[in-house]
Amino acid sequence: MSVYDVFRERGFIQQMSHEEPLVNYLTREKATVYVGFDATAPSLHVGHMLPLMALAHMQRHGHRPIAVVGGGTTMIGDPSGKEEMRPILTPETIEENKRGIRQQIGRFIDISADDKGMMVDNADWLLPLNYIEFLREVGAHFSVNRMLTAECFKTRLERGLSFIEFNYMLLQSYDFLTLFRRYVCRLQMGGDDQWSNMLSGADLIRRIEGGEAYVLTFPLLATASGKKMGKTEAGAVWLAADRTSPFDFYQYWRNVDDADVARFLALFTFLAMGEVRRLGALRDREVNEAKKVLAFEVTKIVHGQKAAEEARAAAEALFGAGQDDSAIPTTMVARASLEAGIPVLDLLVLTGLAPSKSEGRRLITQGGLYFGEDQVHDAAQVVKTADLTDGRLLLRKGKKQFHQVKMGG
RNA sequence: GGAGAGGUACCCAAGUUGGCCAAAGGGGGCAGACUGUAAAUCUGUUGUCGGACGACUUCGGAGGUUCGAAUCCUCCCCUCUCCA
Repeated sequence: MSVYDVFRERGFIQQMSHEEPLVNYLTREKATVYVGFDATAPSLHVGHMLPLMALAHMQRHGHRPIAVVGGGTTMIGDPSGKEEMRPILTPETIEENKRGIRQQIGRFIDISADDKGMMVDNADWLLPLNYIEFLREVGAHFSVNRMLTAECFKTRLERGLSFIEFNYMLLQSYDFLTLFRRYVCRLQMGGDDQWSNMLSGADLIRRIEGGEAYVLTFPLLATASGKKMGKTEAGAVWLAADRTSPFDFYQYWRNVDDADVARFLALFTFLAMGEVRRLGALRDREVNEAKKVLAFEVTKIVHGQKAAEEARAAAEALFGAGQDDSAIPTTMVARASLEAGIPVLDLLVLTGLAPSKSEGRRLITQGGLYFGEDQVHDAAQVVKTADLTDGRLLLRKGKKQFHQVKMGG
């Protein structure tokens, strides 16, 4: 079975160029494939997992994945699908972001040897570019007329597009060209919103090098309820443990819409399709089993076996019959301040369960805060040592947000 | 460069005969009910600080008029549309 079949079967493909030769490339040759990741934040989030999984599948099938960190392109900012221009990031910020991202990509693909997989930074070739030379070599091949008709600029042409962003497409195309030249990389993959950017790269390779290059896009995932994948109430679901704890990460997947379970199992786990289909067929109360598997498997990929087990144990402890709840997000509070007493409202803000005291007060007024099983009624309550059991206090906000406070030093 | 329109809270969007505006409505969020740690639905809530009828900061920015301004005036910044 080739990666292509795997992609087909698991739902990775939205559209592709040059179907025939591309399928051949993936079935008969050792392919070199790349996906770009912009360094707009210090961590990747759930929305990046689809391309990461795709790269991992590639590698498992003997192809060579290249993860391109967009140290250069991020200096420009991709306008695709955006309503407005993003703030231009400083080089320092980008540098910092790259560090976190590199490490996360490493969890999905093995880059220990160049013929297995690689991670490169397009800053290496984009930053030294000379403007005039670039215009002559690359710019000459781009028709503004055609660019203007590209889907990815559409919303921006209505609302405003600056020249800097308009150039993004050229840079991304140049990336593809460079990777083709350096590593004979013939395939670029990416989200479907990248279609025109990617396609123009393949075109560029053909025009300048006379080489053949292909493009494959992934579906843009929205949850069954139409929300953008990976965005929740609280913001993005990050892959970095210090931004989204493994427990919360696990919970995110544990709580996906019923209608998404089957699809997500196929896309975000490596479980055999037979198992995926079996789990995906579960209905009603039984889908919970499938969700548990989904949550565990995905957490395992991102945070490792141990963290996944802890998160699962914590979830069992809170919602089921389990005991081990050590993985619940925890805040340590000094013994001295507990002995003096801490107002609940301060505690809520401290633990991040409420962004402000006002919201904390509202929460309590509406009966949404619990200490263990006991509803908190008084917003003026002061938490003291006596409220802790075995040196800890379990806070619950609403039905399923937990946070424990432990007494320390 | 010229003409016009516009910048309101997380987002969209009302509000411009000055006070009744912490600012309608919708979305989103949060909580409650119902449930399966799901979805849908219904209810409440949604600037900050204080226990509360209170105080403070907010309507692009800086000044000004006024007892009082999101609402009037001046200058500035930004966006969009048309023209050059």
